[in-house]
Amino acid sequence: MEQQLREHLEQVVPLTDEEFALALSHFSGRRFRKHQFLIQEGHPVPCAYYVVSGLLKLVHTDEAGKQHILSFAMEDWWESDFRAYHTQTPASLALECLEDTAVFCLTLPDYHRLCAALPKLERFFLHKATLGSMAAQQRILSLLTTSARQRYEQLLAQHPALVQRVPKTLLAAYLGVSRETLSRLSA
Amino acid sequence: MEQQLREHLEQVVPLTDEEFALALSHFSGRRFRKHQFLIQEGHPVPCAYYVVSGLLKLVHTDEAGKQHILSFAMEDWWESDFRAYHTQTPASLALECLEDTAVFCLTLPDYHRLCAALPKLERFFLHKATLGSMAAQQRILSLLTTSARQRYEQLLAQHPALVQRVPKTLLAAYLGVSRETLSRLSA
DNA sequence: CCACCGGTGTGATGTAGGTCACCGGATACT
DNA sequence: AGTATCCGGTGACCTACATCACACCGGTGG
Repeated sequence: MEQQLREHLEQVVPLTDEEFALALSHFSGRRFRKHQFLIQEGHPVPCAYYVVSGLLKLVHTDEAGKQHILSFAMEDWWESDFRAYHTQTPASLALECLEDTAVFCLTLPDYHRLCAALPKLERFFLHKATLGSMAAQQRILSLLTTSARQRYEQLLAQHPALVQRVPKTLLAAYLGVSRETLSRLSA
Repeated sequence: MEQQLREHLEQVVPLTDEEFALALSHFSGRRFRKHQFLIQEGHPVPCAYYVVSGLLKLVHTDEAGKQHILSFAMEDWWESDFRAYHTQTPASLALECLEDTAVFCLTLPDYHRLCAALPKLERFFLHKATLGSMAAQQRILSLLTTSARQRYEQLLAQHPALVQRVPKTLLAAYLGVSRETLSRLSA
């Protein structure tokens, strides 16, 4: 699992053995089981998480109790309630396991220490943040321009595996439609 | 206008006079007038822009010819079609002046050179990218959870000045509703 | 074996918002 | 002045999707 993290980092910045050891020393590995929460709404957000294996949902629950899924975090994803993480305020989102999951945790102080100790990783995080913000913009555009059916078809095309792994109810909460409408789209 | 850029950078990372001079040498200042395009769909995207003054829209036009506004770029904003910029592919978005506008331009090679020459600025861009991606996530959430009316009221609360500066038609294209519905919301 | 529950389909009905068509006031161009 | 173009309001109608209600199936645990 260390190896996987190393390859992930090295897809962006090459690292010597010593550099990787230094980086690794800032992370801690943890395992969670289905239905466990890494982040709960209203609680502090200690870490950002790199997902080694498993699947999680990043979700907001509105006043009416309805769930809205911001993203599914799969293998090789970074996930957290980044607003709450960076500002050290209570979470407005929950991060919950949909499957048994292994992650590397990075606390905020460790994140800052790591960037200071190894500026290369600052480049890595800059790269990830840039990609993340481009993806988010794409999703905004897709919410602005396309119908529920089109978004579902896009999702099928881009993440066919996900559609298998996840109950339709959750896909609906991700796409921004009701369970029932999603069900009727297959026709 | 140099002073404004300097203050903007220094809100995140302090700079010596020499450092700022070095940074500044990578930018070029330009002025555009209302209705001019900094980026056109289908064209290459030479630069990222820091807006000194004025107002622009970042917009996508769909097959039906309808405009969807991803963001309004105001004073102190960074804007571009970042996907096209970073991947050096043709733009899928247009960036057009809504008012006479002054910007600093940063080409992609200059961006890389600047980060290499002055790692502090890497930290600056990381900071901006992080904020940008948090804001985008917030907007996704707002599109998933709230009605047109609520989004309009949020916009009124958060950017009252913008609502004055911009025709309602464009606000509608930003909020993801038709001009007509937005017009009826005031009631 | 049965009760329960998570996941899914489907009908009936309600509604937010889209679309089309038209109008009237304000600039702006010549 | 006169005309076009932008901007915004409003009525009539339509459609995509939400909501509510119910029914079915396949576990899983007492």
